[in-house]
Amino acid sequence: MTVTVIAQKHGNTSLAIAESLRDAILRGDYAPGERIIQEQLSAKYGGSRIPVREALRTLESEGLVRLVTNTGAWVASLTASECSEVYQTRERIEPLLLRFNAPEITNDCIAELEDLATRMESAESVEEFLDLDRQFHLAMYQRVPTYLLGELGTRLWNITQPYRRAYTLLVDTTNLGIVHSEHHMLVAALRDGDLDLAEKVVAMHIRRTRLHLERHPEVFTIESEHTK
Amino acid sequence: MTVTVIAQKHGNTSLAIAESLRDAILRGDYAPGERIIQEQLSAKYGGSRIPVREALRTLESEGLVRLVTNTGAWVASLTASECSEVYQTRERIEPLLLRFNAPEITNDCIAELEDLATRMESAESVEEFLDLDRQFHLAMYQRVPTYLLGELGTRLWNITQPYRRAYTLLVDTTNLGIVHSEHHMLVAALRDGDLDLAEKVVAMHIRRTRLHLERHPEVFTIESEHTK
DNA sequence: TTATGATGGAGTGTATCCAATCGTCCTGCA
DNA sequence: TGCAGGACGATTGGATACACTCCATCATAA
Repeated sequence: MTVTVIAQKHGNTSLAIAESLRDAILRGDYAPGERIIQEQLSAKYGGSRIPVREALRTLESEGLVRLVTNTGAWVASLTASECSEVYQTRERIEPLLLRFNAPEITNDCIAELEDLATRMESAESVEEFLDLDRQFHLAMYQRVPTYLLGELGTRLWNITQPYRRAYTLLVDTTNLGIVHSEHHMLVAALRDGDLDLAEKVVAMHIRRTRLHLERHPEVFTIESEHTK
Repeated sequence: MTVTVIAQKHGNTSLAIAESLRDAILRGDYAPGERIIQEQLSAKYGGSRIPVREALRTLESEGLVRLVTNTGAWVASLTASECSEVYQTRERIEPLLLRFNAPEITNDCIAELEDLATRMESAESVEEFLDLDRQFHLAMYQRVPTYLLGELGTRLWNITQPYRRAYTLLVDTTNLGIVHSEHHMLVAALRDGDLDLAEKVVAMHIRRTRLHLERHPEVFTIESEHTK
């Protein structure tokens, strides 16, 4: 294992570890249900276990890690119904988030969204597709700094990332016709300045994805064997 | 200061501290913007700073505490517009939470809600009113264990607690006529099994409260002088 | 007076060490 | 063979000690 010294200044270590570990989980370096051992992480980052423990607390309350007292930490995993709940929550939250950001979604931004939607259509790998999809969302939702709504949207998005990946692998990136249509519909609604329609398209997009996921329970069996 | 030893078993300290501190903040023992000093807490609970720090991390991601690296921790405080954002989020979340819980809102539960709504009308102090109001919400929203929706609802509720208190003090508990009507309307909708209506009443209730709060910016000046 | 820089203390961040806990594995017994 | 109980090891939880950062204060000079 390579040692990746992360802390530059006194006082940033737990933050840096949290960020790095979050990225690793989102990248899929850790499978849902996989055990996390504090000492391994502290060795990896060249520090002590203290900042690791704080980072784990942070990620726990983001829903990416599950902590059990005196026992250990695991990468969070969702059942099908838990995932459905997260999607239903997103269905209510993201339209509002879009509404907050709407005033700052300029023509430049809309052009960028259009570009991303188009590039997604010709994505050559699942990872590329997922990356563009994430960029598309961020480009819409991070225009305006919010107190908690933006972060909440990101958290909900992150929690479901492994299953989004599994689902995309399942259906193949070239077979996402409706998804691409929805993206373009959304861009069109924004261009028309029809915010009500844009909200509805977002909700519809999330809702349809949820219903698809619910028809593929096999996506939720990707857990590691150490789930406990 | 009285020392309150909290930890019974090895491994529960940070959890217990988080709970105790959360309650204290919600009770109003700490004002928004008030500085929290790790050493004082660890002395109060008779432990070291380590579990205190983990508790603070937990409360930070619940939005009750703000941490600044190398500098310190403060009880979170909201501006008027941040509070408005939280209420707008609640307006979208709570109807969904109600929908999840609806199947378990039995006749017994409805009777309890009715009772709480009635007792609220004759509450003799702000604290009694706030307590009954909280019970009313919990009785509706904690019928069914959810993965994150219930906790999310509680978090949003908690974040706005100091301002709910300030507002209630402002208008006087006997002058909350519309609030009481809304509570009874909600109970009636639940009794009729009209879930769509119940959702709308909840949203309306939250929306109206938000608009009222927005007309009373003086509620948001209760911060401590050490806000920084 | 005001801006600038040095200094000290208060308080936070991290490493190290030890204690407590849990799960596993092994043994013994039915 | 199957199960109960105990010992061990791996790992987590917490206390102490020290390093570092920030900020308020004060002195100095323009």
